[in-house]
Amino acid sequence: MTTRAEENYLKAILKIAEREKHAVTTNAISREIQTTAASVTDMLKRLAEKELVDYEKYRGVSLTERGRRLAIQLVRKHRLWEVFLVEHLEFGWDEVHDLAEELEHIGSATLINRLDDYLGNPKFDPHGDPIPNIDGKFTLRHQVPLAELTPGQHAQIVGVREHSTAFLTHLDEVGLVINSELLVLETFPYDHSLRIDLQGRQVVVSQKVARNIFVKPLNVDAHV
Amino acid sequence: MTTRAEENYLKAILKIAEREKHAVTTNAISREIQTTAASVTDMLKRLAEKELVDYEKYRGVSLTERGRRLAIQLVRKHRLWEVFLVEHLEFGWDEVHDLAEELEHIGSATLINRLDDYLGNPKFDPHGDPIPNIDGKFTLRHQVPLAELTPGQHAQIVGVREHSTAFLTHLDEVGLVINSELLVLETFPYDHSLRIDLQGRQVVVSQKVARNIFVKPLNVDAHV
DNA sequence: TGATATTTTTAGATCAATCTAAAAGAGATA
DNA sequence: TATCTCTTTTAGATTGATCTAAAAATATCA
Repeated sequence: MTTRAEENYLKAILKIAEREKHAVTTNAISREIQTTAASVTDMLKRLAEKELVDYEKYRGVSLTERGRRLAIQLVRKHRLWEVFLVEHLEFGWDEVHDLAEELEHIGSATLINRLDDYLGNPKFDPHGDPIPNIDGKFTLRHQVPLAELTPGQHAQIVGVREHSTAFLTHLDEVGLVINSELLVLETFPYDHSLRIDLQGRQVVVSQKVARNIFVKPLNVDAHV
Repeated sequence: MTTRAEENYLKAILKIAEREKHAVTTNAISREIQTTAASVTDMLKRLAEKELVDYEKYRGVSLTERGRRLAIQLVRKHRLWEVFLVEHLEFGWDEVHDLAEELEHIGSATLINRLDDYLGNPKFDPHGDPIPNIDGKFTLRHQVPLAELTPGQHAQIVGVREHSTAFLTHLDEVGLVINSELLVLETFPYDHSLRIDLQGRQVVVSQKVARNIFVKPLNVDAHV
């Protein structure tokens, strides 16, 4: 069995490993989990003991196959609960993270697989992040940052890079929500902002926001 | 904030207090929670410190108003999750206890109130136990043990006294499930068993089973 | 390369929750 | 009332998870 704390470390290690090429360092984990480096070292020893990570003093850490499977199952649980909270209990996409963080530790494979079926085996969570299936496989999808589009391109919003409440509520306010379609009208070289048509309304999007939104380009010509 | 362990003690104290008239003893709690008397004493001191219980050495313990409110909210959460698991995720009434035991510790008033609405504000859980409403009030209901009925009486099964998996799966096998209606045909003084008509089928029910099933007598004459 | 800065680990404490074994208190009864 | 039994509490240890402060290892760069 794994404890809640151990699970949180595994998830953190997976998250860091996904975004960085080099080995996962003690300090990176302490930043991610908001704890001291000393606590991380302690925990890494325990996780190595349980063969959930490969760890060598001063050399950083990586997940073992078992550790990786466990971490991915946690991600699966987290994202499925988020879908439930948003689709059935009417929570906003900006409100579900902390709750899912608690729910993900409930340990029953049956529960999560029934929940998956109940929700219709969704492939993406409310933020557009892929949900691993029962075997830990993620659905890949062609996506690019909104910031990379050029005038004339049509696209559909499919995800976000940032997950902070501040960012998500801002997107809600502006109407830049998952699944909405847009057309890039103009890009301003001066500050790299974009003017877009968002389902009939014209909106200006700053570079900061555009970099944190993922879109799927739509080939409009195909309809002609 | 209360920890998981503290919450489990509060629930145990409430449960014991409900079924016994005298003060809740250390030993009764240690039996209920499957722990040692020494651990219970320790925890009671901590709970008294937090003013969740009134505790005097060697004198037993009782919940304070705050402790009681907290314990009842836990019961509310537990039973609502059971409804969710049975009605939406297709779990059997004999399979949901342990899962609900974990889910009940997830602390968000909003979550549980949304869940309550989502489920249609049920008044009873899958075992027929009343679900406290948002203010902690239970819905009372006229119910008697099946063992107390006499020949000729019609009744509907509304609850169970025992919650063990063994008992519940036995009831499933025999068809003695919540909401089914029955008519007492005969009682056998020798072993206090009953012969009943259960929706067309004749079934003999032992005293042991009949004492652990709650029914609501139906006034059949009212239909004439 | 060697001094300095940064990262990581160790040493030693603390806290919650638990245990066993021993001591103390309460209740029952001869 | 004195004694025996059962219950409850205390004393002392252990485990997981965390901390701070100090020591050790590694990285940087003049």
